[in-house]
Amino acid sequence: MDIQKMLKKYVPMTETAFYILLSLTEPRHGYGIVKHVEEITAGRLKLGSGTVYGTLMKMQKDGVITVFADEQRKTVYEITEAGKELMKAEIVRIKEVHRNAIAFEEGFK
Amino acid sequence: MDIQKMLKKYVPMTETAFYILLSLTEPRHGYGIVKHVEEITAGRLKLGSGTVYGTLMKMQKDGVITVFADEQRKTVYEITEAGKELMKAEIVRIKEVHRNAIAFEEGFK
DNA sequence: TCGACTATATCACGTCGTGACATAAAGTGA
DNA sequence: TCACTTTATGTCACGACGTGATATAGTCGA
Repeated sequence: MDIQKMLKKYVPMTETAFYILLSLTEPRHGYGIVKHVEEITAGRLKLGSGTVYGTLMKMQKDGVITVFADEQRKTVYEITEAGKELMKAEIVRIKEVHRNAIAFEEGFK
Repeated sequence: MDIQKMLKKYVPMTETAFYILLSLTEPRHGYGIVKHVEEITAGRLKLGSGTVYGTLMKMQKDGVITVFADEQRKTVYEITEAGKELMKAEIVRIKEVHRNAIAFEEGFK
């Protein structure tokens, strides 16, 4: 899968996919991602098991992440170079959304 | 529909829903929203007709937006007070995502 | 030993955005 | 006037997604 198709498929990214990839700046396993996301969103975002393992399998298939270590009860993943490209593009988009949110914020008061 | 259920249903908001509501700080009709979103995203986001009219109908049913004027070839909508509450909550969430994006940005270089 | 936590996986369900298709009025230039 | 483009709304099937229930099982402290 080339980078162009990947960008089209993954950007805009869902909030879930974004936080999963954000967590994989360091190698982590599924359950560790759930806890990490809960932490950096101050308990707001609690990922369902179906969401995490389903997303991880899809991302691995697409080459966005790769298996870092396969222990007996843990499968540890890390982000690939292609995954990093995706995140760079997604962060550009998030900045645009944020800019527009700030620009129009007054209209909702 | 009370505000708690509305928040649960609409936050996190999809990018599409966000930009549609953002456009309705001023009264606009469906096609006008499509053009406005294209404009403020520098051509990046081109909403499909199914997306716009489908979303507008759903939002009207839920009391997020209301009909401002019903001309012969245009149905003009505007955001309700409930819709504004939704957007305030969504903007808080966007700020959190943006904060985390900035915090982890170095990990993708 | 018993419950809580860790850890992974599957499945049905409802929701969402997309793009094709359809329809039609209004504007534009030849 | 004729053809083309733009404006404008609507429906539908499709694929993708997140959720939460269900299942299974190892670990750890009380």
